[in-house]
Amino acid sequence: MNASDQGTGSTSGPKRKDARRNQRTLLDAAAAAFVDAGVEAPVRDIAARAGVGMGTIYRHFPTRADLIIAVYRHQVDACAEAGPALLESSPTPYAALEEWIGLFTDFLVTKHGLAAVLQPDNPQFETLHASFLDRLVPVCDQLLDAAADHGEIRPGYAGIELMRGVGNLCIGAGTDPRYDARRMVALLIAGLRRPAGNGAPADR
Amino acid sequence: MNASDQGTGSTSGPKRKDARRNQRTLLDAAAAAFVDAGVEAPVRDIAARAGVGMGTIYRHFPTRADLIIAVYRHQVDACAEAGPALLESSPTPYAALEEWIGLFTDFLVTKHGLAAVLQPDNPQFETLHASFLDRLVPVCDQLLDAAADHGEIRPGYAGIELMRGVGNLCIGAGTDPRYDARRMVALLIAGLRRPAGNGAPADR
DNA sequence: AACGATACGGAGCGCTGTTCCGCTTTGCAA
DNA sequence: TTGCAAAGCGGAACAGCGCTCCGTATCGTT
Repeated sequence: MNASDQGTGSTSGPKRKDARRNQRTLLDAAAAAFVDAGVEAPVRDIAARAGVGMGTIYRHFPTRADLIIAVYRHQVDACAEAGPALLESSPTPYAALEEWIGLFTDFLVTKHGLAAVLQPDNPQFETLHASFLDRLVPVCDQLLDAAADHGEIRPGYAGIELMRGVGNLCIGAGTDPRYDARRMVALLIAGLRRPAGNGAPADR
Repeated sequence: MNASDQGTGSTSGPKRKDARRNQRTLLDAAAAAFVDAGVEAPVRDIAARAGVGMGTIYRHFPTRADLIIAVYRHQVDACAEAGPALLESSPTPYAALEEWIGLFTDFLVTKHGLAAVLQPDNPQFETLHASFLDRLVPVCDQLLDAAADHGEIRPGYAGIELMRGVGNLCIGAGTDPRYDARRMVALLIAGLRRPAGNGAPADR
Protein backbone atom coordinates (compact mmCIF):
# COMPACT_ATOMS: atom_id res chain seq x y z
CA MET A 1 0.00 0.00 0.00
CA ASN A 2 1.63 3.20 -0.99
CA ALA A 3 3.39 4.60 -3.94
CA SER A 4 4.14 1.29 -5.48
CA ASP A 5 0.86 0.72 -7.26
CA GLN A 6 1.27 1.92 -10.72
CA GLY A 7 0.63 0.35 -14.07
CA THR A 8 -1.53 2.64 -16.08
CA GLY A 9 0.69 5.43 -15.14
CA SER A 10 -2.23 7.05 -13.45
CA THR A 11 -1.17 6.14 -9.97
CA SER A 12 2.51 6.28 -10.77
CA GLY A 13 3.69 8.93 -8.42
CA PRO A 14 3.67 12.66 -8.65
CA LYS A 15 6.51 14.25 -6.80
CA ARG A 16 4.79 17.11 -5.09
CA LYS A 17 2.72 16.19 -2.15
CA ASP A 18 -0.26 18.36 -3.06
CA ALA A 19 -0.42 16.42 -6.29
CA ARG A 20 -0.27 13.18 -4.42
CA ARG A 21 -3.00 14.27 -2.05
CA ASN A 22 -5.20 15.39 -4.92
CA GLN A 23 -4.81 12.06 -6.59
CA ARG A 24 -6.08 10.24 -3.54
CA THR A 25 -8.94 12.68 -3.11
CA LEU A 26 -9.83 12.27 -6.74
CA LEU A 27 -9.85 8.51 -6.49
CA ASP A 28 -12.17 8.66 -3.49
CA ALA A 29 -14.43 11.21 -5.11
CA ALA A 30 -14.60 9.16 -8.27
CA ALA A 31 -15.45 6.01 -6.38
CA ALA A 32 -18.25 7.82 -4.59
CA ALA A 33 -19.53 9.39 -7.79
CA PHE A 34 -19.48 6.02 -9.55
CA VAL A 35 -21.65 4.58 -6.82
CA ASP A 36 -24.10 7.46 -6.94
CA ALA A 37 -24.26 8.13 -10.63
CA GLY A 38 -22.56 5.25 -12.36
CA VAL A 39 -19.22 5.15 -14.08
CA GLU A 40 -20.39 7.73 -16.57
CA ALA A 41 -20.69 10.41 -13.93
CA PRO A 42 -19.82 13.81 -15.45
CA VAL A 43 -16.20 14.76 -15.08
CA ARG A 44 -17.23 18.11 -13.68
CA ASP A 45 -19.16 16.41 -10.91
CA ILE A 46 -16.24 14.27 -9.90
CA ALA A 47 -13.95 17.29 -9.92
CA ALA A 48 -16.42 19.28 -7.86
CA ARG A 49 -16.85 16.45 -5.41
CA ALA A 50 -13.10 16.32 -4.95
CA GLY A 51 -12.94 20.08 -4.70
CA VAL A 52 -10.49 20.39 -7.56
CA GLY A 53 -10.59 21.91 -11.02
CA MET A 54 -11.09 20.07 -14.26
CA GLY A 55 -7.48 20.47 -15.22
CA THR A 56 -6.41 18.49 -12.21
CA ILE A 57 -8.57 15.53 -12.99
CA TYR A 58 -7.32 15.34 -16.54
CA ARG A 59 -3.72 15.72 -15.52
CA HIS A 60 -3.92 12.78 -13.18
CA PHE A 61 -6.20 10.66 -15.31
CA PRO A 62 -5.87 11.61 -18.95
CA THR A 63 -8.89 9.54 -19.86
CA ARG A 64 -11.92 8.40 -17.97
CA ALA A 65 -10.77 4.87 -18.55
CA ASP A 66 -7.65 5.54 -16.52
CA LEU A 67 -9.76 6.77 -13.66
CA ILE A 68 -12.05 3.76 -13.75
CA ILE A 69 -9.10 1.41 -13.94
CA ALA A 70 -7.48 3.06 -10.96
CA VAL A 71 -10.67 2.94 -8.91
CA TYR A 72 -11.32 -0.73 -9.53
CA ARG A 73 -7.79 -2.05 -9.82
CA HIS A 74 -7.86 -3.72 -6.43
CA GLN A 75 -11.08 -5.55 -7.06
CA VAL A 76 -9.97 -6.73 -10.46
CA ASP A 77 -6.77 -8.01 -8.93
CA ALA A 78 -8.69 -9.84 -6.25
CA CYS A 79 -10.87 -11.44 -8.88
CA ALA A 80 -7.88 -12.50 -10.91
CA GLU A 81 -6.20 -14.00 -7.91
CA ALA A 82 -9.30 -15.93 -6.96
CA GLY A 83 -9.08 -17.99 -10.12
CA PRO A 84 -6.19 -20.30 -9.31
CA ALA A 85 -7.39 -20.51 -5.71
CA LEU A 86 -10.80 -21.73 -6.79
CA LEU A 87 -9.25 -24.22 -9.12
CA GLU A 88 -7.56 -25.81 -6.17
CA SER A 89 -10.37 -25.64 -3.70
CA SER A 90 -13.22 -26.73 -5.95
CA PRO A 91 -14.30 -30.31 -6.52
CA THR A 92 -13.98 -30.00 -10.29
CA PRO A 93 -12.58 -27.43 -12.70
CA TYR A 94 -16.04 -26.73 -14.01
CA ALA A 95 -17.25 -25.90 -10.51
CA ALA A 96 -14.30 -23.54 -10.17
CA LEU A 97 -15.15 -21.94 -13.49
CA GLU A 98 -18.77 -21.52 -12.47
CA GLU A 99 -17.84 -19.91 -9.22
CA TRP A 100 -15.23 -17.65 -10.71
CA ILE A 101 -17.60 -16.43 -13.38
CA GLY A 102 -20.02 -15.76 -10.55
CA LEU A 103 -17.43 -13.58 -8.87
CA PHE A 104 -16.83 -11.64 -12.03
CA THR A 105 -20.54 -11.27 -12.63
CA ASP A 106 -21.09 -9.97 -9.13
CA PHE A 107 -18.33 -7.47 -9.62
CA LEU A 108 -19.91 -6.16 -12.78
CA VAL A 109 -23.51 -6.02 -11.69
CA THR A 110 -22.65 -4.19 -8.49
CA LYS A 111 -20.70 -1.51 -10.33
CA HIS A 112 -23.38 0.57 -11.86
CA GLY A 113 -22.79 0.94 -15.56
CA LEU A 114 -19.37 -0.60 -15.58
CA ALA A 115 -20.28 -3.44 -17.89
CA ALA A 116 -21.62 -1.04 -20.45
CA VAL A 117 -18.29 0.65 -20.67
CA LEU A 118 -16.30 -2.50 -21.00
CA GLN A 119 -17.16 -2.74 -24.67
CA PRO A 120 -14.54 -1.62 -27.11
CA ASP A 121 -17.06 0.39 -29.09
CA ASN A 122 -15.74 3.66 -27.90
CA PRO A 123 -12.04 4.09 -28.57
CA GLN A 124 -12.01 6.13 -25.40
CA PHE A 125 -12.49 2.99 -23.38
CA GLU A 126 -10.12 0.86 -25.35
CA THR A 127 -7.54 1.01 -22.64
CA LEU A 128 -10.12 0.12 -20.01
CA HIS A 129 -11.19 -2.85 -22.02
CA ALA A 130 -7.64 -3.93 -22.55
CA SER A 131 -6.62 -3.41 -18.95
CA PHE A 132 -9.43 -5.46 -17.47
CA LEU A 133 -9.17 -8.17 -20.04
CA ASP A 134 -5.41 -8.45 -19.91
CA ARG A 135 -5.73 -9.18 -16.26
CA LEU A 136 -8.67 -11.53 -16.35
CA VAL A 137 -8.59 -13.36 -19.64
CA PRO A 138 -5.55 -15.49 -18.77
CA VAL A 139 -7.29 -16.59 -15.60
CA CYS A 140 -10.41 -17.47 -17.53
CA ASP A 141 -8.35 -19.32 -20.09
CA GLN A 142 -6.74 -21.33 -17.36
CA LEU A 143 -10.08 -22.35 -15.89
CA LEU A 144 -11.46 -23.11 -19.30
CA ASP A 145 -8.50 -25.28 -20.20
CA ALA A 146 -8.70 -27.15 -16.95
CA ALA A 147 -12.38 -27.86 -17.42
CA ALA A 148 -11.83 -28.90 -21.02
CA ASP A 149 -8.98 -31.19 -20.04
CA HIS A 150 -11.22 -32.66 -17.45
CA GLY A 151 -13.77 -33.37 -20.13
CA GLU A 152 -16.46 -31.28 -18.51
CA ILE A 153 -16.92 -28.73 -21.24
CA ARG A 154 -16.64 -28.53 -24.97
CA PRO A 155 -13.22 -27.35 -26.03
CA GLY A 156 -12.66 -24.52 -28.44
CA TYR A 157 -13.94 -21.59 -26.46
CA ALA A 158 -11.57 -18.77 -25.70
CA GLY A 159 -11.50 -16.83 -22.48
CA ILE A 160 -11.78 -13.57 -24.32
CA GLU A 161 -15.07 -14.35 -25.95
CA LEU A 162 -16.54 -15.77 -22.80
CA MET A 163 -15.50 -12.76 -20.78
CA ARG A 164 -17.00 -10.43 -23.28
CA GLY A 165 -20.15 -12.48 -23.41
CA VAL A 166 -20.49 -12.37 -19.66
CA GLY A 167 -19.69 -8.68 -19.64
CA ASN A 168 -22.35 -8.05 -22.22
CA LEU A 169 -24.93 -10.02 -20.32
CA CYS A 170 -24.30 -7.82 -17.30
CA ILE A 171 -25.10 -4.62 -19.12
CA GLY A 172 -28.10 -2.89 -17.68
CA ALA A 173 -28.39 -5.35 -14.84
CA GLY A 174 -30.56 -3.89 -12.17
CA THR A 175 -32.50 -1.59 -14.43
CA ASP A 176 -35.23 -4.11 -15.08
CA PRO A 177 -36.43 -6.54 -12.43
CA ARG A 178 -37.47 -8.97 -15.14
CA TYR A 179 -33.91 -9.34 -16.31
CA ASP A 180 -31.55 -11.22 -14.08
CA ALA A 181 -28.05 -11.05 -15.47
CA ARG A 182 -26.79 -13.78 -13.19
CA ARG A 183 -29.39 -16.21 -14.51
CA MET A 184 -28.38 -15.51 -18.09
CA VAL A 185 -24.71 -15.84 -17.30
CA ALA A 186 -25.43 -19.18 -15.69
CA LEU A 187 -27.23 -20.22 -18.86
CA LEU A 188 -24.27 -19.22 -20.97
CA ILE A 189 -21.90 -21.23 -18.83
CA ALA A 190 -24.29 -24.17 -18.84
CA GLY A 191 -24.11 -24.03 -22.62
CA LEU A 192 -20.43 -24.91 -22.36
CA ARG A 193 -21.12 -28.32 -20.91
CA ARG A 194 -20.61 -31.32 -23.05
CA PRO A 195 -23.92 -32.06 -24.73
CA ALA A 196 -24.19 -35.78 -24.21
CA GLY A 197 -22.18 -38.46 -22.48
CA ASN A 198 -21.21 -35.87 -19.89
CA GLY A 199 -17.85 -37.50 -20.22
CA ALA A 200 -16.55 -36.33 -16.93
CA PRO A 201 -14.25 -38.93 -15.48
CA ALA A 202 -15.33 -38.45 -11.94
CA ASP A 203 -18.46 -36.58 -12.40
CA ARG A 204 -19.44 -37.28 -8.82
CA MET B 1 -50.00 -1.23 -47.56
CA ASN B 2 -49.18 2.30 -46.78
CA ALA B 3 -50.88 4.70 -44.54
CA SER B 4 -52.06 1.87 -42.41
CA ASP B 5 -48.86 1.31 -40.59
CA GLN B 6 -48.97 3.34 -37.51
CA GLY B 7 -48.55 2.50 -33.89
CA THR B 8 -46.04 4.86 -32.50
CA GLY B 9 -47.90 7.63 -34.14
CA SER B 10 -44.81 8.47 -36.06
CA THR B 11 -46.02 7.10 -39.33
CA SER B 12 -49.64 7.81 -38.64
CA GLY B 13 -50.48 10.36 -41.26
CA PRO B 14 -49.93 14.04 -41.52
CA LYS B 15 -52.58 15.73 -43.60
CA ARG B 16 -50.52 18.02 -45.73
CA LYS B 17 -48.63 16.32 -48.46
CA ASP B 18 -45.38 18.20 -47.91
CA ALA B 19 -45.42 16.81 -44.42
CA ARG B 20 -46.02 13.35 -45.71
CA ARG B 21 -43.25 13.68 -48.23
CA ASN B 22 -40.84 14.92 -45.60
CA GLN B 23 -41.65 12.00 -43.41
CA ARG B 24 -40.72 9.57 -46.14
CA THR B 25 -37.54 11.48 -46.96
CA LEU B 26 -36.62 11.52 -43.31
CA LEU B 27 -37.14 7.81 -42.99
CA ASP B 28 -34.90 7.15 -45.97
CA ALA B 29 -32.26 9.56 -44.76
CA ALA B 30 -32.31 8.02 -41.32
CA ALA B 31 -31.98 4.52 -42.70
CA ALA B 32 -28.99 5.61 -44.75
CA ALA B 33 -27.43 7.44 -41.82
CA PHE B 34 -27.93 4.42 -39.58
CA VAL B 35 -26.04 2.27 -42.03
CA ASP B 36 -23.20 4.74 -42.34
CA ALA B 37 -22.86 5.94 -38.78
CA GLY B 38 -24.93 3.64 -36.63
CA VAL B 39 -28.24 4.31 -34.96
CA GLU B 40 -26.65 7.03 -32.88
CA ALA B 41 -26.03 9.20 -35.90
CA PRO B 42 -26.33 12.88 -34.95
CA VAL B 43 -29.76 14.33 -35.49
CA ARG B 44 -28.29 17.20 -37.42
CA ASP B 45 -26.70 14.82 -39.88
CA ILE B 46 -29.93 13.02 -40.50
CA ALA B 47 -31.76 16.31 -40.97
CA ALA B 48 -29.07 17.57 -43.32
CA ARG B 49 -29.13 14.36 -45.30
CA ALA B 50 -32.86 14.72 -45.72
CA GLY B 51 -32.50 18.39 -46.54
CA VAL B 52 -34.81 19.49 -43.77
CA GLY B 53 -34.43 21.49 -40.61
CA MET B 54 -34.12 20.14 -37.14
CA GLY B 55 -37.60 21.21 -36.22
CA THR B 56 -38.99 18.94 -38.87
CA ILE B 57 -37.27 15.87 -37.65
CA TYR B 58 -38.45 16.43 -34.09
CA ARG B 59 -41.98 17.15 -35.17
CA HIS B 60 -42.25 13.89 -37.04
CA PHE B 61 -40.25 11.81 -34.60
CA PRO B 62 -40.33 13.35 -31.15
CA THR B 63 -37.65 11.00 -29.95
CA ARG B 64 -34.89 9.14 -31.64
CA ALA B 65 -36.53 5.96 -30.52
CA ASP B 66 -39.57 6.77 -32.64
CA LEU B 67 -37.35 7.22 -35.65
CA ILE B 68 -35.53 3.96 -35.09
CA ILE B 69 -38.77 2.13 -34.55
CA ALA B 70 -40.20 3.52 -37.76
CA VAL B 71 -37.09 2.63 -39.75
CA TYR B 72 -36.98 -0.95 -38.60
CA ARG B 73 -40.65 -1.70 -38.13
CA HIS B 74 -40.89 -3.82 -41.23
CA GLN B 75 -37.96 -5.99 -40.31
CA VAL B 76 -39.19 -6.47 -36.80
CA ASP B 77 -42.57 -7.47 -38.14
CA ALA B 78 -40.97 -9.93 -40.50
CA CYS B 79 -39.03 -11.44 -37.66
CA ALA B 80 -42.11 -11.73 -35.52
CA GLU B 81 -44.04 -13.39 -38.29
CA ALA B 82 -41.28 -15.87 -38.92
CA GLY B 83 -41.79 -17.37 -35.47
CA PRO B 84 -44.97 -19.33 -35.98
CA ALA B 85 -43.89 -20.25 -39.49
CA LEU B 86 -40.68 -21.80 -38.22
CA LEU B 87 -42.56 -23.64 -35.57
CA GLU B 88 -44.51 -25.41 -38.26
CA SER B 89 -41.72 -26.00 -40.71
CA SER B 90 -39.06 -27.18 -38.30
CA PRO B 91 -38.52 -30.77 -37.18
CA THR B 92 -38.74 -29.86 -33.51
CA PRO B 93 -39.71 -26.77 -31.52
CA TYR B 94 -36.15 -26.41 -30.28
CA ALA B 95 -34.88 -26.30 -33.83
CA ALA B 96 -37.42 -23.59 -34.56
CA LEU B 97 -36.31 -21.67 -31.51
CA GLU B 98 -32.69 -21.94 -32.53
CA GLU B 99 -33.40 -20.72 -36.00
CA TRP B 100 -35.62 -17.90 -34.88
CA ILE B 101 -33.06 -16.66 -32.41
CA GLY B 102 -30.60 -16.80 -35.27
CA LEU B 103 -32.86 -14.53 -37.29
CA PHE B 104 -33.12 -12.07 -34.45
CA THR B 105 -29.38 -12.18 -33.89
CA ASP B 106 -28.69 -11.50 -37.54
CA PHE B 107 -31.04 -8.58 -37.45
CA LEU B 108 -29.24 -7.07 -34.49
CA VAL B 109 -25.68 -7.64 -35.58
CA THR B 110 -26.27 -6.19 -39.01
CA LYS B 111 -27.80 -3.01 -37.59
CA HIS B 112 -24.80 -1.14 -36.39
CA GLY B 113 -25.29 -0.13 -32.79
CA LEU B 114 -28.90 -1.13 -32.58
CA ALA B 115 -28.40 -3.70 -29.87
CA ALA B 116 -26.68 -1.18 -27.66
CA VAL B 117 -29.70 1.01 -27.75
CA LEU B 118 -32.15 -1.73 -26.97
CA GLN B 119 -31.26 -1.53 -23.29
CA PRO B 120 -33.65 0.32 -21.06
CA ASP B 121 -30.81 2.19 -19.39
CA ASN B 122 -31.63 5.40 -21.08
CA PRO B 123 -35.22 6.50 -20.49
CA GLN B 124 -35.00 8.01 -23.92
CA PHE B 125 -35.04 4.57 -25.46
CA GLU B 126 -37.66 3.16 -23.19
CA THR B 127 -40.24 3.28 -25.93
CA LEU B 128 -37.86 1.63 -28.37
CA HIS B 129 -37.20 -1.14 -25.94
CA ALA B 130 -40.89 -1.57 -25.28
CA SER B 131 -41.86 -1.45 -28.92
CA PHE B 132 -39.42 -4.10 -30.06
CA LEU B 133 -40.06 -6.33 -27.12
CA ASP B 134 -43.82 -6.06 -27.23
CA ARG B 135 -43.67 -7.36 -30.74
CA LEU B 136 -41.11 -10.09 -30.29
CA VAL B 137 -41.43 -11.37 -26.76
CA PRO B 138 -44.76 -13.12 -27.33
CA VAL B 139 -43.25 -14.93 -30.28
CA CYS B 140 -40.28 -15.98 -28.23
CA ASP B 141 -42.56 -17.10 -25.43
CA GLN B 142 -44.49 -19.23 -27.86
CA LEU B 143 -41.36 -20.95 -29.13
CA LEU B 144 -40.06 -21.39 -25.62
CA ASP B 145 -43.30 -22.92 -24.44
CA ALA B 146 -43.43 -25.27 -27.38
CA ALA B 147 -39.89 -26.45 -26.79
CA ALA B 148 -40.55 -26.85 -23.08
CA ASP B 149 -43.73 -28.80 -23.73
CA HIS B 150 -41.77 -30.98 -26.05
CA GLY B 151 -39.30 -31.63 -23.28
CA GLU B 152 -36.37 -30.23 -25.15
CA ILE B 153 -35.49 -27.41 -22.82
CA ARG B 154 -35.68 -26.63 -19.17
CA PRO B 155 -38.85 -24.79 -18.32
CA GLY B 156 -38.96 -21.60 -16.36
CA TYR B 157 -37.28 -19.21 -18.74
CA ALA B 158 -39.23 -16.22 -19.95
CA GLY B 159 -39.04 -14.78 -23.41
CA ILE B 160 -38.25 -11.38 -22.08
CA GLU B 161 -35.08 -12.38 -20.32
CA LEU B 162 -33.89 -14.47 -23.20
CA MET B 163 -34.50 -11.67 -25.66
CA ARG B 164 -32.61 -9.25 -23.51
CA GLY B 165 -29.82 -11.71 -23.05
CA VAL B 166 -29.51 -12.20 -26.78
CA GLY B 167 -29.76 -8.48 -27.35
CA ASN B 168 -26.98 -7.88 -24.88
CA LEU B 169 -24.75 -10.49 -26.44
CA CYS B 170 -25.08 -8.70 -29.75
CA ILE B 171 -23.78 -5.40 -28.42
CA GLY B 172 -20.58 -4.39 -30.06
CA ALA B 173 -20.69 -7.27 -32.50
CA GLY B 174 -18.34 -6.60 -35.34
CA THR B 175 -16.05 -4.27 -33.43
CA ASP B 176 -13.75 -7.06 -32.38
CA PRO B 177 -12.93 -10.03 -34.59
CA ARG B 178 -12.25 -12.14 -31.53
CA TYR B 179 -15.81 -11.78 -30.37
CA ASP B 180 -18.47 -13.60 -32.34
CA ALA B 181 -21.89 -12.69 -31.04
CA ARG B 182 -23.57 -15.52 -32.90
CA ARG B 183 -21.36 -18.06 -31.21
CA MET B 184 -22.20 -16.70 -27.78
CA VAL B 185 -25.89 -16.58 -28.55
CA ALA B 186 -25.69 -20.20 -29.63
CA LEU B 187 -24.04 -21.02 -26.34
CA LEU B 188 -26.78 -19.27 -24.43
CA ILE B 189 -29.46 -21.20 -26.26
CA ALA B 190 -27.55 -24.43 -25.80
CA GLY B 191 -27.66 -23.70 -22.09
CA LEU B 192 -31.42 -24.03 -22.25
CA ARG B 193 -31.26 -27.69 -23.18
CA ARG B 194 -32.18 -30.21 -20.60
CA PRO B 195 -28.97 -31.21 -18.87
CA ALA B 196 -29.24 -34.96 -19.12
CA GLY B 197 -31.35 -37.47 -20.97
CA ASN B 198 -31.51 -35.03 -23.94
CA GLY B 199 -35.10 -35.11 -23.13
CA ALA B 200 -37.12 -36.56 -25.82
CA PRO B 201 -40.85 -36.28 -25.60
CA ALA B 202 -40.67 -39.39 -23.51
CA ASP B 203 -40.71 -37.69 -20.22
CA ARG B 204 -43.80 -35.68 -20.48
C1' DA C 1 14.38 34.96 0.36
C1' DA C 2 14.19 34.01 -4.10
C1' DC C 3 13.32 31.37 -8.01
C1' DG C 4 12.35 27.63 -11.33
C1' DA C 5 9.58 23.67 -11.74
C1' DT C 6 5.37 21.66 -10.89
C1' DA C 7 0.61 21.65 -10.36
C1' DC C 8 -3.79 24.07 -10.20
C1' DG C 9 -8.33 26.18 -11.71
C1' DG C 10 -11.77 27.19 -14.66
C1' DA C 11 -12.92 29.85 -18.87
C1' DG C 12 -13.62 28.45 -23.39
C1' DC C 13 -14.18 25.42 -27.52
C1' DG C 14 -16.61 22.03 -30.06
C1' DC C 15 -20.02 18.71 -30.29
C1' DT C 16 -24.09 16.75 -28.78
C1' DG C 17 -29.66 16.81 -28.10
C1' DT C 18 -33.72 19.64 -27.80
C1' DT C 19 -36.79 23.68 -27.80
C1' DC C 20 -39.02 27.60 -29.67
C1' DC C 21 -40.92 30.94 -32.66
C1' DG C 22 -41.10 33.93 -36.90
C1' DC C 23 -41.83 32.75 -41.57
C1' DT C 24 -43.52 29.86 -45.55
C1' DT C 25 -46.46 26.68 -47.74
C1' DT C 26 -50.70 24.44 -48.30
C1' DG C 27 -55.37 23.58 -49.20
C1' DC C 28 -59.86 25.09 -48.54
C1' DA C 29 -63.57 28.43 -49.33
C1' DA C 30 -65.37 32.34 -51.15
C1' DT D 1 -58.70 33.25 -58.90
C1' DT D 2 -57.83 35.01 -54.78
C1' DG D 3 -57.58 35.31 -49.69
C1' DC D 4 -56.51 33.44 -45.42
C1' DA D 5 -56.18 30.36 -41.36
C1' DA D 6 -53.87 26.51 -40.11
C1' DA D 7 -50.31 23.36 -40.60
C1' DG D 8 -45.71 22.83 -41.27
C1' DC D 9 -40.92 24.42 -41.72
C1' DG D 10 -36.10 26.00 -40.60
C1' DG D 11 -32.45 27.07 -37.90
C1' DA D 12 -30.91 30.16 -34.13
C1' DA D 13 -30.39 29.50 -29.46
C1' DC D 14 -29.96 27.03 -25.08
C1' DA D 15 -28.21 23.42 -22.06
C1' DG D 16 -25.06 19.63 -20.89
C1' DC D 17 -21.26 17.12 -22.04
C1' DG D 18 -15.90 16.07 -22.75
C1' DC D 19 -11.64 18.08 -23.18
C1' DT D 20 -7.86 21.73 -23.79
C1' DC D 21 -5.12 25.53 -22.63
C1' DC D 22 -2.75 28.92 -20.17
C1' DG D 23 -2.33 32.55 -16.58
C1' DT D 24 -1.73 31.95 -11.76
C1' DA D 25 -0.59 29.78 -7.31
C1' DT D 26 2.09 26.56 -4.75
C1' DC D 27 6.02 23.75 -3.65
C1' DG D 28 10.60 22.63 -2.43
C1' DT D 29 15.09 23.61 -3.30
C1' DT D 30 19.04 26.74 -3.47
